[in-house]
Amino acid sequence: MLWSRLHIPTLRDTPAEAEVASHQLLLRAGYIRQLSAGIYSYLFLAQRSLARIQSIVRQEMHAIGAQEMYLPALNPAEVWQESGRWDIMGENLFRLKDRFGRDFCLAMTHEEVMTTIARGELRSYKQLPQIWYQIQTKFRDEARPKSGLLRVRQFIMKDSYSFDMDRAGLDAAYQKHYQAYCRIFDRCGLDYLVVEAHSGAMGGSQSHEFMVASEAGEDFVAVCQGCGHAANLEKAMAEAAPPAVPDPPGDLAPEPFHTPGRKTIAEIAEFTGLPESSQMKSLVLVADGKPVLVMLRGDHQLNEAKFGAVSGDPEFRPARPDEIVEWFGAAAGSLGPVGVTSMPILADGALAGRRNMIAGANRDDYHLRHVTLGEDFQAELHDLRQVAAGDRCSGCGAPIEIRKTVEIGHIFKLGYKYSESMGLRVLNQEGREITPIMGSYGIGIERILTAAIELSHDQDGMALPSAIAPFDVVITPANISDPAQREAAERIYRECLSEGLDALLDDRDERPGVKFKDADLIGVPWRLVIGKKLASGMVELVDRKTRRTRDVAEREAAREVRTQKDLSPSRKVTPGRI
RNA sequence: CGGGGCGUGGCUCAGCCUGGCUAGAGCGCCUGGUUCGGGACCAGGAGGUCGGUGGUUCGAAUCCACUCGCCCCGACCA
Repeated sequence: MLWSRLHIPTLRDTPAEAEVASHQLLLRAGYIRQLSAGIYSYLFLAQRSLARIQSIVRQEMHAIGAQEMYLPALNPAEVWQESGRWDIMGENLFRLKDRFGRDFCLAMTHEEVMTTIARGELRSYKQLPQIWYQIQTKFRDEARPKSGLLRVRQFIMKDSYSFDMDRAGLDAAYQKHYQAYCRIFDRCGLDYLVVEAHSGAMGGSQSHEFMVASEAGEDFVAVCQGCGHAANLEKAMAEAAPPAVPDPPGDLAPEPFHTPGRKTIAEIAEFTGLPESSQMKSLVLVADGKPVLVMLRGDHQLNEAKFGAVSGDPEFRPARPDEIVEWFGAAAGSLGPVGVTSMPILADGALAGRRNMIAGANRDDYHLRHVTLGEDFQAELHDLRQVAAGDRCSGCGAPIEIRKTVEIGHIFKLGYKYSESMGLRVLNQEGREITPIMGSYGIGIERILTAAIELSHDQDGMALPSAIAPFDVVITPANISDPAQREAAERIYRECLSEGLDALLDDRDERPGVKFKDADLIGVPWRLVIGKKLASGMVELVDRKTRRTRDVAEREAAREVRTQKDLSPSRKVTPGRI
């Protein structure tokens, strides 16, 4: 295509509203324009790049036998009421009414509609298994859209759904998706992690997320630096690092001491000269309407997802100050487990085996020293704490690292939630009705582009992986008004096209600097510069990412780009199992 | 929803506190010319009524009230 005829509105200045790199560059490079908070128009370059991503996704989905469909984004309330999610989704679901006052919503995912199709069509075990998918626009009324395309209210998702007769079938469908996702992200040139994910309120049995490390991300992942095992922080388990100071030995009795005005763990640490890891942290939570005392090591944080699972109430809340005083006779800041009988006590595993620690005395401005779990109070032991950097991998013992990441894909064993609630039944071989088991699997299309930019950019712009760049190569005659350069550029351009490359000829009457800056900005992986060396039959091939430049013969130029493209990414060998 | 910031030509911003003549700059855009290997130079030109509404005042981009929108932090996030 000829650049002079295209609308590629690059900007010299970074728009003030953009903070993260991918957002700034998508705007500057003329990929996107904002329409409203979390709502973006995708201009020519973005559309090309997203189309390439979708094409890769389609190829790999077809490779596992998935069938593409296209479902309505506009859904009647009924199907969401049947699954129970009309109420559960709350404010995040865009809702509207039709002219007769009937309730509708804009779908944020499609378990309901897919299950509706399945229950209308599937009758026999002979029709299973099925994998159905679509690439379609989703709507979510995010409380706070942010960071350009990273968190938006309207976005494109590849979502697939599997229907199987039994768990073994679901396992196979899940496995297929796992491998297909690895191939997709490999082909897109991304460096990513596959992490164990929290099953959430969906009650599924297994879930993995595909994550790209980035400071712009919002999810935290615990990664073992030894064996590479990774899990979302919501789910991660590890051995706590040992306490900074060993416990006092012996069978000592709890002993109150005065701690005037010291309420926080940090204040007590400073006051006693003992580290936070020598203290117990007491949290009072209300789950299912009943109070629970949770004990953690002083330097540890509660993992809310874990407590939600243990308590059976993911909607638990912290106790109010007045409740705490009523139940403990002291305010938060002086609470402890000794003598508490009015509520269950849950203790995190990191307290097991510890002796003679410091805890609140349930009397304002007093703490106890020499408190030992199992002797001075009894508690139910659970894994309740958030894994922290420096913990040890429970598999191999190596240190754990915490990384900030962007989620690009998520696979999920749903189980029977939708097939059960929406009445999907088929006859098995014995002629008995059974409920098929389902899985659901998502990929955020724009997030692949965004993550790629976050991973690979510099001061001058994006350096996109060739598989997802809007063009493979840009041909830049340094001076378009030089007939020799112009003709050579056009010749090379045609040769690139016949090599099957997506080529862009920068035929604009601009100074070379302008063209170089624009080419760098929009992230085309290779650039062929036709300049003065043309006299000796040479042109320059520039690699956008490495900035490496070398001279190639004019006649070889197109073929050389083709060779480079064939050599590039499809990066690593993917892990073969889960 | 709580906290903070910001709305002035396409982009980046100045002016506002201490109201006052035709609202400024750089970039971009248009015309002509000179240029042509990392966002050129000269000359000429187009383009904004200062987010909106109401008020105070002889007079409002500037002060006051309300309101809309955008960004950031937090809450939230199958």
